[in-house]
Amino acid sequence: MISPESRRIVSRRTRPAKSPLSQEAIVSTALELLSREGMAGLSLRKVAAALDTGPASLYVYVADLNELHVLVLDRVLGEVELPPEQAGDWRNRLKALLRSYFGVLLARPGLAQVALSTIPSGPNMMALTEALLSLLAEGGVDLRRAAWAIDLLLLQTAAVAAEQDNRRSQDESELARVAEAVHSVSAEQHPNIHALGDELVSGKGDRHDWALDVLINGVLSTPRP
Amino acid sequence: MISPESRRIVSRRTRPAKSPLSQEAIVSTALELLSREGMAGLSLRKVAAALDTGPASLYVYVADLNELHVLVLDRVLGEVELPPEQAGDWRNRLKALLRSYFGVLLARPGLAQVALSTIPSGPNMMALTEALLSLLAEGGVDLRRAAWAIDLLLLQTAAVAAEQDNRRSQDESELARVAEAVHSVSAEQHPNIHALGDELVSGKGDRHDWALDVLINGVLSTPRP
DNA sequence: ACCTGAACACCGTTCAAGT
DNA sequence: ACCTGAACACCGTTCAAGT
Repeated sequence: MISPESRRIVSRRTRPAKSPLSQEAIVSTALELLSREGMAGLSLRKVAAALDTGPASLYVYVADLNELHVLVLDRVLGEVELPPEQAGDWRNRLKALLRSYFGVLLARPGLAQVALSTIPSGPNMMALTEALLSLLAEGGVDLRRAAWAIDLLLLQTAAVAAEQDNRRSQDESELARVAEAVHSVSAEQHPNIHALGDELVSGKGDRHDWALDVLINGVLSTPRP
Repeated sequence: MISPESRRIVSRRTRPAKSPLSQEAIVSTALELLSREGMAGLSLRKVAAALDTGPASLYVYVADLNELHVLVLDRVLGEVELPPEQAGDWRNRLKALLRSYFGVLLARPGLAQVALSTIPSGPNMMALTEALLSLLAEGGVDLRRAAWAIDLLLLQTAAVAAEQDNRRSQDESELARVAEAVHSVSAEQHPNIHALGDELVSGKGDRHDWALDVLINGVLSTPRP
């Protein structure tokens, strides 16, 4: 009988560079590809190729592409920084937490889209959820309202991240098309759009902070029906 | 020289069922496929097949898949109902307008995702934008703040629609996985999640109205920095 | 100018066959 | 139990050749 140790040594000698397949290795490789190539790199075939195997081999560890998305997302959510209690009042800590979530989603191209199209349930998402709930509770929001509020806050943050990521990856001609459409409306047809002009298309970068204040103020002043 | 009329008659006789290719015909066909098959039906190859031609033929009228998305989205936005002035105060009309937008996005599976990943600039989007701006102006929101607010309102509405569409198209096992994750946390680890339980995963359907009030209240009480 | 067939470079997923 | 090659049923896009 061959012990596990000797088996490992033999396999190391014959194929020194190839680590054994595992869900963890698959997720790590997928994350590397996502960081380098964006959403386009996050394919089962590319992950398999990077691990020097065929795509069929991955199905032992991962049910389908959607499960890979869920796993990659939760892995990355481990990078979200939960603010310490000394970091200010609950509102500032809440905003810091959501800004960290925002930054993590924007750090990899395409990740925000993944966050919008999957329903994560991993341990890191649970930790983030719990932290948000307890910050809102500290702010005097009752728990049932907080449950609805964190959905709103997480969804809005992911959506803004996805929008900015789109803008980043789209060529300039797309943005020029929008700007042209806005400028070509007449004052009679659409007076408000005409009056705003560039204000409607430019400077989308620094609105997230304002958006967070809008949401927090709104949550504080709007009880559940 | 052959007049357009005689040319049309000849072409009718030889190929009675096949309408001539045009951007309009392509968008209509794409919309039919989207309604029937969802996002999976919205492919250039399927549109071409439905029009009885090869995929290469479409590139005369449409630059790429993204442009088709933009065109389909703006076509559908024509169905959004702009509320008449008699329909109540500005707040109720604003909510009615966004609910109409919400309903249009949800009427076709996958359309909300399209709305989140494209930057529309067609005439129907302009009309919707103008209507939102003028309703907010009526509510006393200054125009510069309104410009930021409508981004927030449109993005949130599309994101909630996309989330509900996801939920609808995903199999129940996905939702069961989330519910299981929530129920399996201990009271010591995550007391707030534990206390909420099902409240966190169920009844996501009727929150959009509350979300709209949160956003409107937030916008009213949060000036631009 | 418009249309087409064929090709290129990809996808996710399944399945029978191997170890 | 795990891995694999090969196949199936798709994609978007390009290009040379036709009309």
